[in-house]
Amino acid sequence: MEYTVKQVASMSGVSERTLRYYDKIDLLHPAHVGTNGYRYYDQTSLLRLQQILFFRELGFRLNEIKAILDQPDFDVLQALATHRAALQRRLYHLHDLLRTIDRTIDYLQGEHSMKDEALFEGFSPEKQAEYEQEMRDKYGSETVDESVRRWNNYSPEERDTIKAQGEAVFRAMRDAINEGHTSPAAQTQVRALQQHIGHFYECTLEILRGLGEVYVSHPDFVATFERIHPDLPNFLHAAIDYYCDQHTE
Amino acid sequence: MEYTVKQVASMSGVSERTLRYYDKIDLLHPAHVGTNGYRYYDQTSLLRLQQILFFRELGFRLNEIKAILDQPDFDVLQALATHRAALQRRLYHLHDLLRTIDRTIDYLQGEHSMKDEALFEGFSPEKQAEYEQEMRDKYGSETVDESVRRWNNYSPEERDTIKAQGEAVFRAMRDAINEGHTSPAAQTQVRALQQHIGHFYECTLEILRGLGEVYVSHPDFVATFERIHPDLPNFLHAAIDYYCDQHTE
DNA sequence: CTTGACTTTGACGTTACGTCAGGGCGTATG
DNA sequence: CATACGCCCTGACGTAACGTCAAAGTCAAG
Repeated sequence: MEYTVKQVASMSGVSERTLRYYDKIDLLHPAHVGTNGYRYYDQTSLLRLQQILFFRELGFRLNEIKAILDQPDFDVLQALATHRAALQRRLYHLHDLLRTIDRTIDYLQGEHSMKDEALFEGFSPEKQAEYEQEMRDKYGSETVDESVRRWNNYSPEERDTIKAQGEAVFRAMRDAINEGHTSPAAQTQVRALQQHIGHFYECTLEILRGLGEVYVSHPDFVATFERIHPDLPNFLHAAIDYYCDQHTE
Repeated sequence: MEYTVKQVASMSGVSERTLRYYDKIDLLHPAHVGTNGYRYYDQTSLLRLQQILFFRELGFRLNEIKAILDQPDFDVLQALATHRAALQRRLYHLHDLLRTIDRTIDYLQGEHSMKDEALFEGFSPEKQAEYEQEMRDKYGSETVDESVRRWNNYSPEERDTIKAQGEAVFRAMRDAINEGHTSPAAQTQVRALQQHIGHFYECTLEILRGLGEVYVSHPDFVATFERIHPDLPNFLHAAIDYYCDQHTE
């Protein structure tokens, strides 16, 4: 099946001008061009267009997108998985914005005070990373020592039990993933996680929240959890955040 | 408390250049300017900046934002509520994108076929409106006649019962709103809604889905449901969509 | 064979900034 | 007191990703 510019435009939602522009900058060529000069697109070009739109949605520039798509070892399936994770992150990011709205409304109605900085929570992505860095500095190194100390205090049998418990938690988490991060199943597992961590160091809500941040920012954690399930890092982050919110207010 | 450009920039995530630009185009003036020419922002200007960022996030152009914010009867609280609803819509929109990714992955792995058009579900907002229009044309006028005919066939007592049933459904929906649109409570109510509508005309899944679209696009419905709860239109849409997905595959 | 919808290629305009250059302000330090 | 250093200012030009015409060729239907 072949499509003209107009058809592709109406199908994908981009303008005809955009398609011609993408052709000109060598980002997306039609499958072939007729002797009359008309552009004809096939399914392969449509899939490429879909990729372009995903990257664009995620804020990439067109030349970056071109560079990525033109890599000889570019893997569509892997790219889609990455898009999925990124969009998932944006989803939680949207939740932050919604919370910021609610808190601003409450604040304007005089129900509580609010730091000026909190007016912008959920907007900037760079600030996000900054915040995560802070968290790691704050709760990372201090607690590592403590955790090693505690771990060494357990007997080998206890250690096995604890390890099994930890694995059970993350398996249960994975199973709860499509019930939503606010689901009772997920929340129960967050509590279990907090108890589990208690074996290593005192896990306050504040620390727990910090851990949630680390789980999506620290590559090691991300890699580990993604092997269990591609969305697990984001899911854990969201579930923990929600849990902490519930138990704070 | 007063802030300089740099402070506001780091706080809000926008660049210093952007702040100066917003000043120049009269979108956001600092609270006052020192004799040295320095810009100083206070909380009022921060709140205005927050508004600007919300509108910008939603795709408004700066001159449009200026026009809106400069309306003498502009109501911050109402605006925040509107932002909330719009962001909620975007949230469901993101879910569409995630679904499109999953379906594309499955398709590429040869697990099922896929219409070319389905590659782009969730991308364009204009197409969304187009689709909704189509839906209304398709299921709107045809079924209106039918519905009137059926309604007239009921006795006054029956009509009261049916009306009460309808109200009960939407009240229950409102109560289920924070349990998520996939929650059993919400899904039960979608089924109840389908049965309720059955009093007027045969409510197939296809029609039900069409109704879900109408609930967020037709101003009358939106207004009615928003009076019950500001998020109800979007919530209904999402819950119905999810319900139909579950019962289709 | 004409009409009207569709296509093409330029060329210029626009939005929302980024990125310098060139120069003042402010305060901590030698 | 000078000077260094970071922050502030104002132009001015550059850029990305198109939008918006204009002028002209193409194609299917009536």
